[in-house]
Amino acid sequence: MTKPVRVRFAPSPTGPLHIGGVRTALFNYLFAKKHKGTFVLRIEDTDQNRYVEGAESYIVESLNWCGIPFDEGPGKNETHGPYRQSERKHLYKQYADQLIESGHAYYAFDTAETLDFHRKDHEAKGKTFIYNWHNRLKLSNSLSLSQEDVQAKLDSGEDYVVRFKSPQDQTLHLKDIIRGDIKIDTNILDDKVLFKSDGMPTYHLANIVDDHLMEVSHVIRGEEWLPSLALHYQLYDAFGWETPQFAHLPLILKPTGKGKLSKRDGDKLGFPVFPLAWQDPKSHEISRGYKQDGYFPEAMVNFLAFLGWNPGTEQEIFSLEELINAFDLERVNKAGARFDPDKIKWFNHHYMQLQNDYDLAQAFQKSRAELSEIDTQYIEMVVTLIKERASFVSDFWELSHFFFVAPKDYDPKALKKAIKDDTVEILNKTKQLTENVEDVSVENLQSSIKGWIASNEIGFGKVMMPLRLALVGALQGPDVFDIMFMIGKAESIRRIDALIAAI
RNA sequence: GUUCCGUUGGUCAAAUGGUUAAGACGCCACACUUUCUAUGUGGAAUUAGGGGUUCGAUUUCCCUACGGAAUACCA
Repeated sequence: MTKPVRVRFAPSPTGPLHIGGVRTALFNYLFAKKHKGTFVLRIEDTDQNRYVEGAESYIVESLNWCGIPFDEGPGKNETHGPYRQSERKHLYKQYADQLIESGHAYYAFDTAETLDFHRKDHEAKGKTFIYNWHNRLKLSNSLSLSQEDVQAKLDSGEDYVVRFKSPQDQTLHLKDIIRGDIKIDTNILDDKVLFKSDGMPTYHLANIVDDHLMEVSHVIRGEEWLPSLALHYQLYDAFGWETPQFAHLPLILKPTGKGKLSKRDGDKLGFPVFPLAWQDPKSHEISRGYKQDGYFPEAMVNFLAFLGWNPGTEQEIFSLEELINAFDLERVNKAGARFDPDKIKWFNHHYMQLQNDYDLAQAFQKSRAELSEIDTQYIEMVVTLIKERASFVSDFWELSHFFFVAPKDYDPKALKKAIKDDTVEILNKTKQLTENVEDVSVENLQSSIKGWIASNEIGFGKVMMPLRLALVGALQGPDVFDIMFMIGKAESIRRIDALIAAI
């Protein structure tokens, strides 16, 4: 571990970055920062058919919003670039050739139809078709054909792929930081395509070449890559390159049921699975995003960090800085983690309390047309009073509308609970007491009304509940005197009158 | 089907040969208070099943079950 730490996040731009991808990026980022290393972004766009317009900039914007920007990547500190595999296309052919020369790979001419036929045929017999040592000599490739035939095919421009020649009867010892040692029998491995007939490398080749050229020290990626690890190890060996260290992260699972988290789960249970909202360029379908749904990036990062990792202490609230300090790949779990929408909401509630009230007030004001004419300072004071109950800015209106608009009707249950025979009498007295307050402040309103209650030995609830009902329209909200002070004496009296009239 | 990875309360999870098996979310109850979706206190709830090793197993080993991933000229 004397080499500088360099890690990469290597998404393929086939759509918006999903929450699992964000978690992978986050762990890469934390590991890089912890070891004063470099976090590289590489775009794996070797499949031209699946390229989606705008996906790359979406990925960049998402990382930035989360506060985990890359150090090196497209358009940024390009010391090991280019960072799009499509722009590195010219690099890969020579490495494929190198493997053919060294006998680690070979040309294969089988058509997609032929292979498809074999697969279907095997499947029908309950077997699996594997292109490797046990049948490669029966197929069309440079191991089964004569040298002349091969050359003729190549010269005539026939389509070919380059396949890795997987060895027979070997046991591979793989190492994973999270999972420990893994043993693999090479006989079950297939001769994976390294180089496609369209002139592009497959993921496997491009990945190894780029990780080597970009001097990646640690490959931290999702568990779905674990089955490819054997191939990747062999590729490093074949090239004679030093193998980086690997860590395969557990998957993020659906909140209920089985399987990997998917967009559909979010739609069904009402939470986003993408950091930012995304509109599909073709279908124009819009997917909601954490940002637009009112989540704070700190909350999302904190939550995501705890999906598959924990510090082993009781601390759960972590700033990014603290996460960097505490993070350790050795403490990453092996088992997949279920996504819990309630928990991320709880984190958001926590981070809400840490936000600046004026900023929140501005966001609140922008979100409601009713507030456009109201002084932002007033809104800020309201926010201060109600935010402890809120998880999202979108909760604010429900919690605070009575600071801006008089109640139009009264909650029937609350009416039943608060209104007694003597309520009108008490409300009239409360109104009078309010009128009598000269210098309107929370303290003066309070001492006036509470003093009267105390000296007359009336039940608190008998006075306070109707008063609250008059002001709010329901039995909710912050301190009654805070509300009275905020809306003012005149408005308070108007609302008391309105309730008296309604009884 | 095959290969690999995994399995501690409903969920996230700590502990790794010896503890009453932490803590958090959620749930329930109670308290506080003028109300509450807040806060506080408390409660219910876990080692997948079977076998082996051991004085002792959540921890090690084996089997079974279950779950996941991979099995493409996709990444």
